[in-house]
Amino acid sequence: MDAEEKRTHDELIDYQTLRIRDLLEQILECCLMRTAYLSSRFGIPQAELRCLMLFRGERYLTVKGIAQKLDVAKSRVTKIVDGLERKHLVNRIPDPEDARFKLISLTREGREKAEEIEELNQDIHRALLLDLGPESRKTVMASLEALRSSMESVKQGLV
Amino acid sequence: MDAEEKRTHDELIDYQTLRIRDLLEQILECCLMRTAYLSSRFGIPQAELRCLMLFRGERYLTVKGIAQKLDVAKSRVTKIVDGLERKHLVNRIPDPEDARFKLISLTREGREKAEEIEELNQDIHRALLLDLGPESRKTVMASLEALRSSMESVKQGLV
DNA sequence: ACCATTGGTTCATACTGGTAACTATTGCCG
DNA sequence: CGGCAATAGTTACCAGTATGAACCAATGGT
Repeated sequence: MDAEEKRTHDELIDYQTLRIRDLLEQILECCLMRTAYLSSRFGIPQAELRCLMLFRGERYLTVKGIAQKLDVAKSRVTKIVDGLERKHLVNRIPDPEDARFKLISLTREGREKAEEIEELNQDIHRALLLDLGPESRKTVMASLEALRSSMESVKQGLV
Repeated sequence: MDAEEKRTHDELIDYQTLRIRDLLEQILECCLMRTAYLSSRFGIPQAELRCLMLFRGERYLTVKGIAQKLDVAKSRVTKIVDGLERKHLVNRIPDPEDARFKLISLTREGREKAEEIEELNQDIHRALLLDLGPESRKTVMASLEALRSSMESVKQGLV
């Protein structure tokens, strides 16, 4: 590659860099809109929604476990669970085997709500998939997979 | 398509729905990490960073204009600009032609900081692009474009 | 029996964002 | 020209997201 080629190559990279930045920004925006939509649609704050979703297939969770899964401080979880408890979506009971733990579980109401939210979220993603059309689906998924993996590796490089 | 084919087709869609949901979640996570990283790296809150970036190619901005571009309430902008002013990154001067307006502009320090941030952000996206590799780049960009457009159209359907 | 560990809560602090009420200035209309 | 509606920005208050430090209660080992 001679000097001339290298220059146009660099320009292409610069152009693509701006382009991918803008695309990601807009996609990010859409994702945030979706979570905000679910939140306002169900009248439940986003953090509480995320917490609710953790109970899929789990009967009991602890504050510590939730904190790890949501990647937030324990104290934050206390407040999130407070909110969910006020709305009668979860219960807190002491662990019969070790009174330090509190077992947090969904109430019947909570299970129903979680189900409902999950369903709507699925519907949205299904709509997205269908809108993409049968030909694009596979390439888009493969691209997202590649993107995800590259993002992770760039992330490692930042630390 | 007979009943049997339809069933497996639906199963495929369900599987892909879950998969795209997870992929988007992880990509979202990475994007949020990046903004948090820039914020902590420069010791400037995310909202203030976003505001700073609006000055590219603009000498003066108004509270109203910033509010529109950031899509937040005017009162929020007042606070964001307060923060930037405290850090001596922007100036507020009254518009000489209409005293209702205040003209907000970058200080020299602000211009330098904005430049620096912009550069790091570019670097990150360039690294991402390079990590994708020359063959993937074009398909990934095209996929993101398709995804963005489908997301917008799904969004319209939600309102 | 004591003490370090562990799980959870409380409190202070900071950032993001919204609404409503308020001030100040402008411009128009009677 | 005086008054009033519109406009720009600020202030005050509220809710949500998140952290870290200090703290309490229970456990478990020495």
